[in-house]
Amino acid sequence: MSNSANLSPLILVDGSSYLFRAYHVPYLQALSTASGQPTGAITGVLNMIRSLKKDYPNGNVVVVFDAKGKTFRSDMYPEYKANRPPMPDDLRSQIAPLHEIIEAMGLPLLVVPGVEADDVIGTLAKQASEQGIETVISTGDKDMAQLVTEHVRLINTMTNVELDVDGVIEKFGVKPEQIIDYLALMGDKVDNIPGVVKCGPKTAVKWLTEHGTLEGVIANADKVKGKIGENLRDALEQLPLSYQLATIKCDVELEQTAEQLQPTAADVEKLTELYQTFELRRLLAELTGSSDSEPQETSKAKPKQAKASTSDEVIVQAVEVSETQYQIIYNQDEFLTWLAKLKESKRFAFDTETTSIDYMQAELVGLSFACEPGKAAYVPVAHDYVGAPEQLSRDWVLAQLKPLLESTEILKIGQNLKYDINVLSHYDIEVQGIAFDTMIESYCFNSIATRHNMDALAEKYLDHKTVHFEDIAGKGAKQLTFNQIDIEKAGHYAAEDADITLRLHLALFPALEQLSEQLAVFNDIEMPLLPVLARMEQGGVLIDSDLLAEQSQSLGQRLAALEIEAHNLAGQSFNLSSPKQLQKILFEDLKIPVIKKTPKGAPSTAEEVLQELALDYPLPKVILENRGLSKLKSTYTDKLPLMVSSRSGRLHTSYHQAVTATGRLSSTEPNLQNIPIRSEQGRKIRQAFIAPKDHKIVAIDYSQIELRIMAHLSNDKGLVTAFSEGKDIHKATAAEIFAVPLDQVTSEQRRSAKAINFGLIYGMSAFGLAKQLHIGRNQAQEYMDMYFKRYPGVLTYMEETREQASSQGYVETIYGRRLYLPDINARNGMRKKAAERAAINAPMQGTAADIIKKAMLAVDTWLQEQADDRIKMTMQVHDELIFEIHQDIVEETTQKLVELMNNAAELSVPLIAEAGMGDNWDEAH
DNA sequence: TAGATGGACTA
DNA sequence: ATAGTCCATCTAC
Repeated sequence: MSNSANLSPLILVDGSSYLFRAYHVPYLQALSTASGQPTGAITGVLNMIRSLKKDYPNGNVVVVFDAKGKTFRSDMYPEYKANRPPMPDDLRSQIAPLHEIIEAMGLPLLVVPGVEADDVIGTLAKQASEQGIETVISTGDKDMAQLVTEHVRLINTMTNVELDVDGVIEKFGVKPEQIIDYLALMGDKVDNIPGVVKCGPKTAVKWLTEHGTLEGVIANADKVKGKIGENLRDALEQLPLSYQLATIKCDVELEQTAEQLQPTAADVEKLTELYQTFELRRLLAELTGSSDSEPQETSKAKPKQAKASTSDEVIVQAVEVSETQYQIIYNQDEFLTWLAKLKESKRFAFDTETTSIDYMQAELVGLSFACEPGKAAYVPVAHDYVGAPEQLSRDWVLAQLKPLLESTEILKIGQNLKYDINVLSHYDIEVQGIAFDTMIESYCFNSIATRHNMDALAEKYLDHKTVHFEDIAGKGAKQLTFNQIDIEKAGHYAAEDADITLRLHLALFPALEQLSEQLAVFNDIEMPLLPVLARMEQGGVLIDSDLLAEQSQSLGQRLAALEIEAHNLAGQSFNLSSPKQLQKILFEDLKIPVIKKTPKGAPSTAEEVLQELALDYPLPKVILENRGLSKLKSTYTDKLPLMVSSRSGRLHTSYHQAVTATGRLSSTEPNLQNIPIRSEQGRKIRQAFIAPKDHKIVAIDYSQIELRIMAHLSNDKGLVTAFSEGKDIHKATAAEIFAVPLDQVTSEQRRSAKAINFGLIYGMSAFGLAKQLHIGRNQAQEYMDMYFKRYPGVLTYMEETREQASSQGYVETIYGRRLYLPDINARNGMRKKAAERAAINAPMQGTAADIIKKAMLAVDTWLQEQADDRIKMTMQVHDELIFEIHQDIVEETTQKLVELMNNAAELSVPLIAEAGMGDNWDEAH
C-alpha cells in the first residue's frame, strides 16, 4: 500500500464536513454532558479521527476546519452560500472544545481565514504530490473529487467508501479533471451556485462525455435541442463564474508546508481533563488504558448505569473480521460437520432463502448458518435452473435440522426471524429458542436511527456494504427468484446474510445491554411477542369475498353515476380522481376562491376544503362522495378478495415490529389496521370480516387508553378522580371547561371537550385546536387556558416532558421504551415545534402500545395453556384485539380475555377493556 | 418504471 | 394536531 518513496502518507481530514454530518446523526444528537453541553458532533468527529488512525497506522493526520467569516468566494459572488442558515448554537458550542482536543492530541490543526477548508486541503494535497507523498483526503464532500489524482485518494470515513481515479469515474461518470465542469453545469443549491436549470448529474455527464470540457459544452450550446438547450443557453454567461466558484484553490499561502506538518506528542494531562469535562468516557478509558480490564461499566452499581443512559454515549462496537470464509455445502458429510458445530456452539445465526417475500407463498430454496464471525455456510436444497448442480434433499436437510431449530436450549439469532419462522412452519418445523432478532435489537436500541433492514444495519453499525438481493437477482420484471440464481452467487449472498446477522448481534446486543430499560423492552416485550405475531399472521382472518364482490359492483354503479353528474356540473369531461385536473376546473374554470394550498403551493382540493365549498357550490359534494367511495372500492372491496391465500382460504397480513417511531405495530399486505368504520358504506366492509361456521367474532378494545395513560403520567388529581369514578371523560372535561354541572353539558360542549382531549394527546397548539373546531385562535386559546387551569397537573406534565426531551434528547414510555427526538433543539422553529408535539405524544401512544403488547403476551400464554383450537387471536388494531371463538364457549372465554387485558398494566386509574360480539367484525364492534 | 404528490382510510 | 398504509395520477428517466 505504501508508495515507493517510503514516506508516511498524508491524511487530510476535512473536519468541517464531518462536523456538520456528525451533528445531524440522530444517534449522536442525543449526546450531551450532564450539564447540558451537547457533545454529539465532538464525539462523531473524534470517533472518525480515531478510526482513520487505526486504518492508516503510519499516516500523518492533519485536521482542517473552515475559519469564521467570509471567504474570497463571497467577494467573487456576494450571493455565495447566502442561503445558508446561521450555524446552530448547539453546534457552534462544540467547535472550540473540539479544536482544543485535537490540539491536545498533538495533531496539526489548520484553520485559515479567507479560504475554506477545501482550499487548504487542496493546497496541501498538491504540495504533497509534488514531494511524492501519497495523500488520502478524508471527507464526505463530493466536490473534493476534483482533487483526486494518481497520488491523491478520497476516503469517506462514515461510509468507508474510498475513491481513486477509477472510483471517481465509476461514481460520477466523469474523470476527476472534469469534476469542476460537472459541478458548474449542475450548480449547487446549498452553496447557492447557479447552474443550468434542470441539469442534473445525468445531463452533465452526457454533455461532458460528448464535448469533453465545459468549454466544449459552451461552444456547442446552440446544438442542444429542447427546453434544456434553452436553459443551457440562458446559463452561458454565468457558467464561467460557477466554474470559478466550484474550483478548489490549490495555491493558498500557508505558514507551514505539507512536510512541516508533523504530529507532536499528546498532552495527556490536558486531554484527560478535556475528556472528563466533556464526559467522553470511552476515549478517556482508552487514554488511561483501563479499557481491557473493564470492558463495560454497566456491570457496576445501579446509579452509575442510570447515569450512563442519560448523558453517556453507548457505542456500537463491531467485531473485526480479517477475512471471510463462506462455504457452500453439497454433501452430507460437510453438512453433518456443520450441524455438530452449530449444536456445540449453543447459539447460532441462520437465514432462509426462498422463492417469495410473501411468507404464505414462499418455498424454501436454501438455508445459511453462522456461529463465528466471518465464517458461514450456505446449504442449497432447491435451486432448479438448467444445469444446477446436484444438491442435498430439502427433506433430509430439514429432518437433520429440526431438533436444533426446535430446541429451546440452542438459541437462535436472525434478522426478521418472524419470516423464517413462518416459512419453516410450512415444513412442520416450529422454531423455538427464539432469542435474538437483530432487526428488533436495532429497533429497541434506537427506533429512528436507521431503517432496520439488514442492508441498512450493516452499513450503519458494521460499516459494511452487503451484497444486495438486486445485485444477484436483477430487478424489475425480469428479476429472478432465488431458486433460479446461480448457486455460487447465491451462496455468497446467503452466507453473508447469516454472517452479517451474527456480527450485527455481536455489535448491537452488548450496546443494548448497557441500557437496562430498553433491554427489558427487548427481552420482556418484543422478543416474546414475535412468535405471537407469527401465529396471528399464520392463522389469518376469514372474509366473505362474495359479499365484497357485490359491494364492488354496487360501488361501481354509484361511481359511474357520480362521474356523469360531475362532468355535467363541470361542463366538461375530466378524471375525478386527478387532484390536478380538479384544481384546474374548480379554481381556474369555475373561478371558485382558493381556501387552502398544498405544501407545494397548488390550491388544495382536500376534504376539508371541498366540505366548505360544498355549502356554496354543487360540484364539490359530488367529488367528495366519489373520492370516498372510490377509495373504498380500490383499496378494500376490489383488493381484499385478491389477497386471500389459496393455501388457507384466508387473509394473511404482515405485522411489522420495527417500523413505527413510537412502538406501535404496523400492518401491510393488506393493512388490517385501517379497515373503514366511520361511514355507513365503510362499515359494510367490516361486515365482510366474518367468523367461521359455529364461531363468533369478538372484538375487545381499551376504552380511552391514551387519556388514561395521560392521567397516570401526569397524576393530575381531577383527571385521576374522573377516571376512578368511571365518568364519561369528555363530558367531565366539558363540565370543567365550561363550568357547568355534569348533567347540563350540551352535546356541542362535549364535542369541543373531546377535541381538546384529543388535542392534548397530539401535543396540541391553539392553532390546531382552532382549525379542528372551526373557531378563532383566541377562543381556542381560552379553552386551553381553562383546561390547564382545571387540570394543572396536566400542564406541569406537558412542561416537564418538553423540558426532559430538550435536555436529554429523548422521551420514554413507562416501560422505558425510548423515542429520540433529533429536532427537539432545532433552530428551525417549525421542526422544533413538531418535535415537541411528538415528545408529548410518544409517551402516551408508546405506553398504550406497550400495554396492548403485554396484553397480547398474557392472552397468548393463556391460549397456549388452553391448547384449544376453538379460540384464536386474529388481529390487533392498536387498542383492540380481535378473536374468533366457538359459540359454545364464547361467553366465558370473552370474560377471561377481558380480564387478561384489564390486568395487562397497573395504572393509577382503572384500565378498562370492553368487548363486543357478533357474526362479523361490524357487529362485534 | 420509480418516485413524488395529494388524497383517503385507521387508532 | 400524533402515529401509520395504500391508492391513482403525473412526471422524469
